[in-house]
Amino acid sequence: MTTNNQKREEFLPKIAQCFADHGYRGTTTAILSKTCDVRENVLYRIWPSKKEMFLDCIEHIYEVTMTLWNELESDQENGKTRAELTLKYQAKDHGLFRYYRLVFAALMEDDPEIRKSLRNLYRRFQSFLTEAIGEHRRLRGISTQLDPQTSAWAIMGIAAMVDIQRELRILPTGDREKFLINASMQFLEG
Amino acid sequence: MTTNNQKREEFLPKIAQCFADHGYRGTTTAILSKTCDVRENVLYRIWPSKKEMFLDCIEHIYEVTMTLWNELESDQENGKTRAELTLKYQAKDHGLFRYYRLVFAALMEDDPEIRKSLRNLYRRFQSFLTEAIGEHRRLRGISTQLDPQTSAWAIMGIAAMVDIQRELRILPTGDREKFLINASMQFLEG
DNA sequence: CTCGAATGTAAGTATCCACTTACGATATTG
DNA sequence: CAATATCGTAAGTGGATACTTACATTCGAG
Repeated sequence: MTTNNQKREEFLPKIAQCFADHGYRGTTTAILSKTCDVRENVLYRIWPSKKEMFLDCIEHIYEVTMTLWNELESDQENGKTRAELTLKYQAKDHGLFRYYRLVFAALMEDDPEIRKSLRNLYRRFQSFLTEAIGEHRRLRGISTQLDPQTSAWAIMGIAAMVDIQRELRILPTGDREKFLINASMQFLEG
Repeated sequence: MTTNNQKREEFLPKIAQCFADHGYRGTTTAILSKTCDVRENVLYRIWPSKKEMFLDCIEHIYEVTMTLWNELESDQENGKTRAELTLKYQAKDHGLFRYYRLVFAALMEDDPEIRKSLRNLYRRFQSFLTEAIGEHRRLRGISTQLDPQTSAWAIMGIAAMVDIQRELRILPTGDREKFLINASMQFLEG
């Protein structure tokens, strides 16, 4: 049993990458097993179905993202707020994982469990951002009529737009970064 | 030949609806033919492949959207600008067609032609919005350091966020409408 | 009316895909 | 060592799915 958990941890990032690369339907169990370098039935001994693998991946990207964002916090350089650091980090076009593609893929599936999982993901990201925005304004002594919740949703929308731009290669990388920062600042500062 | 064009016009909205409902992969030729109430090979006499149907659909939603937005303009009520009317219209949760789902579906396909088509779609929407924002500011005598291009992208991002919220039933309908208007105003007025 | 093209209907095909079964090898436990 | 559970490999299976073929019917031009 414990070895199953080991394997799960080993395979999950690879599987998430597959889903991000090929979408939900486009990711075949053949691709998954090849990527994990095992036979398909080995995967099916860990997860009961492809859908369950996918659900686990959604949780996985939440954890990875949170880990990254929290590491940023300890990097506290010259008095930047957590909100600023997170934004700056997101603006950087590392785009290693393209996990947002996994989100887009999830959006297109009608399944209620996938829906629920994705809704949770969004809500948690939004909570985090709301918190960070509130903190930022408190530290900076900013007062505005724009509530942090609204600002958080707006910034998430802008970030989604940047993901789409990157996906479609619509603007040069540098311009996208500037856009994310400039547009988000409008909401951070109020 | 001309009858093929008639059929094309007749089928296209139905096919677009299917793609919006089930995504690209999820839309089977069986579903399409049933929806159009013909046999599959009839569709294949009009389009050479499912992909080509999809590409036509992307163009279709552009035309439909533009038609709607342009009709709004002639409705000029009490001195509202085109930008305001369009925003107000988009905020209304008619969501009849859910055409944005077609966009999400397209985003997940790796195909270069689909990519290109989608990129064009976004660019044209953005041009339209940029124009409308410029006009709005001119009419209202607003001057701001936020250029209309950036503002247009940001508003599109906010609109995408609203689509996602609606898709995931994250906020009550009214709150989403208010969010779209409030957040967008931040960019319209600068 | 006649001939050829377009149309409608039905059946098929090759391929793919999620998931399963069979089975021998290996590790674990008592 | 013996009994048992876990493991890896290989081969399948039933059902979809995009696209095709065959063929009878209708229609329009000359």
